[in-house]
Amino acid sequence: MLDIKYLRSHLEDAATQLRKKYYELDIERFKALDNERKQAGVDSQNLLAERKKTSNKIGQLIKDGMAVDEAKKTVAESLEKIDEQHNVLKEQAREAQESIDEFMLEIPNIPDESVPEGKDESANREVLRWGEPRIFDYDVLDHVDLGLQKNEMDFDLASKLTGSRFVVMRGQIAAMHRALIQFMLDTHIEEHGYQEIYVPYMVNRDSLYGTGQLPKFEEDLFKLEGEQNYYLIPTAEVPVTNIARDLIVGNAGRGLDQLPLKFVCHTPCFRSEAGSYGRDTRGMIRQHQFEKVELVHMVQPDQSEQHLEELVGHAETILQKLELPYRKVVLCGGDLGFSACKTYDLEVWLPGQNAYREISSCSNFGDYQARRMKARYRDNESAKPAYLHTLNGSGLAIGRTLVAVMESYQNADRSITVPKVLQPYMRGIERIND
RNA sequence: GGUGGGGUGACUGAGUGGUUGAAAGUACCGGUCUUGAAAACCGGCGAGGGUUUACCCCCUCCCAGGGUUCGAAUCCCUGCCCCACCGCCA
Repeated sequence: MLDIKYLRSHLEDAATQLRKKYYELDIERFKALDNERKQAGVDSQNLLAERKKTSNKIGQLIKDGMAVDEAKKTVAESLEKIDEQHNVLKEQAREAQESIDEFMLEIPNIPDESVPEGKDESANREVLRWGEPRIFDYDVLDHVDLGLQKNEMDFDLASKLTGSRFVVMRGQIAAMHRALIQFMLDTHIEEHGYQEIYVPYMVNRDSLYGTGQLPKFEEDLFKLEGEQNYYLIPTAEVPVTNIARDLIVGNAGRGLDQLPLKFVCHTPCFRSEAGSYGRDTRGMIRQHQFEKVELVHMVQPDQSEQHLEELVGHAETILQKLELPYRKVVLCGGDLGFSACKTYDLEVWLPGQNAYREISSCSNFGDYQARRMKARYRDNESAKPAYLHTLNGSGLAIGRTLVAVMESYQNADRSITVPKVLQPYMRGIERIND
């Protein structure tokens, strides 16, 4: 959520900046809603103040020795009148507040100055290319055909068990999939200083409002039946970031003593993929369920820019250790997510598609999520609570990493070499699909 | 599922109808002392919103939502969550 005070004083400016995201801020509507809220609020408050004074008078009179009934009588009439008016105004104020709250929740975050202009992914700016896509002197298979060699990757079976966009993996493919998770976790914990954390895979609505999935993107989520209104998490970002919801970080007893906080968390992710019919229907690229190792930072506002660079660097380390060629792009305004102010995507080279495909998305959210979820820290200078900044990124998406490894490390005999760094996680096996 | 006990400020924890946004301690901030630090002592210190250049002032908030009352952190109802014990399941 944006700062309403900022919006009031920089309306035009905000509207201009939001246009970069192809969001048209309704200035007139905002002004109208804000005025309404202000007027109704002030009126209702003034009446309340009057009421309080009147009511306290009774207490004073009783203390001074007047009989209770008599004291009541002295103000009964005026109280009744006040109540009558107040009931109306209170309702007005409540409605006005609600309207502007709803309005505010649907305004996306303002993009960072460094975000390039542009409507869609074609305008994303490449900032780095790492590694050389391997040249093959034979026909490459994509991961689906490679997985088929020993029936260790089975989409038809998954479709029988559940439906489309799921996979069943067995044997060495499943082992490599699991090895990737362990490898990434260990790297981030041991080399990048992350705290490992395990969280629920279902969350309530408050959490989804906090990180910005709700109210606008409900259709992307799997909702559970039942009284609780629980949803399957679309990413670990939701439970992990919401750890700080309604908190002033710095309290003792929850292990959240000081910033920055850096969490690494492996979870499955569940996405309905509504609106992606026909896209990536083949293979493991776009599934309803996939594993991800997620990195989450919570930092002081003045450090978030630097932390974004650090975070994306941690994700890159994984690709480099796996020796997978990738490129790094800055998303343009139009491609930027709802809550983000700046995002780097890492795109890994997939020989089976002859293209770079997204494998990690690392974003700085500024105080946008923090304001929505009231996640604060105590500022040393002012000793006042202030909104912290949140960041997160995939480090990495497991399914897509498996795809990249299989395709890039394939051999002419259809076997797949196990990357050096993964071998310790696979009992030293050097080759699968043999 | 059953029974009982709870949810108060960053934390611990008092407070059962009257000007209490809330004792005390801890933490934090400022100061005295000190070569420096610690300790000790003194002072300050909840959050959000409105108005204001600012100060002042006003409103809201003691889990949430209703209710009783002139007046509620305090009484009543409902819900959520936590703790303990029992049962059941894993």
